[in-house]
Amino acid sequence: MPATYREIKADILGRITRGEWRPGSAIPGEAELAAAYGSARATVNRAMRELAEEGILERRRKAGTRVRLSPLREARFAIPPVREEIEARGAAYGYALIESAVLPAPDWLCARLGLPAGARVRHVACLHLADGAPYQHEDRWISLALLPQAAAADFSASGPTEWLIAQIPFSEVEIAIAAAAADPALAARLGCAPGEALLVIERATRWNGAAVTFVRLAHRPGHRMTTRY
Amino acid sequence: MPATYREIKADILGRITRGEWRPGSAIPGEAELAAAYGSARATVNRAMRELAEEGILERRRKAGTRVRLSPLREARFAIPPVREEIEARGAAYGYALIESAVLPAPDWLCARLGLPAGARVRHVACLHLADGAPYQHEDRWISLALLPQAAAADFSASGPTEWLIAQIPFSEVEIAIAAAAADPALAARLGCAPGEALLVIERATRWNGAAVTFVRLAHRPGHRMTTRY
DNA sequence: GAGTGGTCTAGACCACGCC
DNA sequence: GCGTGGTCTAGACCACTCG
Repeated sequence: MPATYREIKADILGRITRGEWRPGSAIPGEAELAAAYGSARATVNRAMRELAEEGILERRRKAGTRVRLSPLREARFAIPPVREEIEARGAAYGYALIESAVLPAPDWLCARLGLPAGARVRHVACLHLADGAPYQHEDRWISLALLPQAAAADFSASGPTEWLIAQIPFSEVEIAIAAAAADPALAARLGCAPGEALLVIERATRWNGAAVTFVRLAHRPGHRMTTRY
Repeated sequence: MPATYREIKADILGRITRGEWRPGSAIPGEAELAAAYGSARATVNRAMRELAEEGILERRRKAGTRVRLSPLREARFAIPPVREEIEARGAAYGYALIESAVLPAPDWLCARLGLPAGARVRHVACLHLADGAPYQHEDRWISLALLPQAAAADFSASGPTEWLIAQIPFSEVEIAIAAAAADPALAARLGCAPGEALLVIERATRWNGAAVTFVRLAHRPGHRMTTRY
């Protein structure tokens, strides 16, 4: 009887699925299960810990472990670079720069990122294409206070995202997903009708608490983000 | 020097943030780091394993550990029961049943869930309210093949979600997020203008491979899903 | 106060994959 | 082949929290 932590995980999950251990009820403690599986407590611990991270179990010291009542589970969406996303669909990636300028940050951006009024930013609007058709519109704002070299960066051949990855090693990110109607300018760029519903992802990136960049990614109509669990 | 796995994690992250260990480059092996931190290899292993799960590091046997080039990171969105979501915003939860019927599954539903043509389903349309105002519209379909008791369930006082949680202990879920324009009927229910862009979440739930339920959740205009990492 | 999970250690064996 | 990560063990101490 090998009893790896994966097997123990699967077994626990099986008992829950089969209804042997019902939502809300307590399940045996680590020590007891370790004895039952004939394994070390650390092994059972890893199995149960991962199930708790996945939202299946709920653990509290002294109180023990129970099956979660409402599966407080979370959906995980991979947010790969657009290029990879497009190529993963078997389409050819294309890129087109639309607008590029250095200017004072608009008020809404200052509010969103906590920038001082009048802070200078690099603004870039560009389009990511799949087999030549518009796939995603990128509206990018980069703080020149933190990344002065962004003023001179050349975004005519490739997008700001790839450039940014090379500049900032690691960062804190805040993501929002919403639906928005296409305004006339955006509709023209994406090749859709004005007012069409678009899936929009906004991402604010900070580095050591200071705002680095903000991006608004608008997808072509009908775009879906999917995941399983 | 305690050197817990959290401290080691933070230290490794710090070295990456500070640029000491650059994206794409290899970092020392577990044994070497364990010696440097004065801790056991298992402790360093946990720190590095979690960083790899979070998409910061990339690990391969024999090849060693490197800092990921493009942070292949994923956004995690909590999908709590609507009631909790509304109450977490400090609003009073309200519920209203709109439609309820037992009928043969429409073609699109059969295709989506892999149901046989003409399979009977329970359909429920209802509204979740925050402080009396429409917050989310729920369009729910339940397979009577798997849950015959759904035909008689009473959804006049509380929604199908809570009822379902008690019926299905654990399940596989497929989630999709998209933007859609409000059709006239939906607009009337949500109290918005027809054609407005809505954030829509669709969830198909299976149990041992068989389709149990499908739900389409349409949020009031302006709704955002947010997360950090 | 006492029980349960959270974590660490020291040692070991193994499997995967570069070379 | 052989080095690196992946995992398991047996034992220990600790911290949180429930009763």
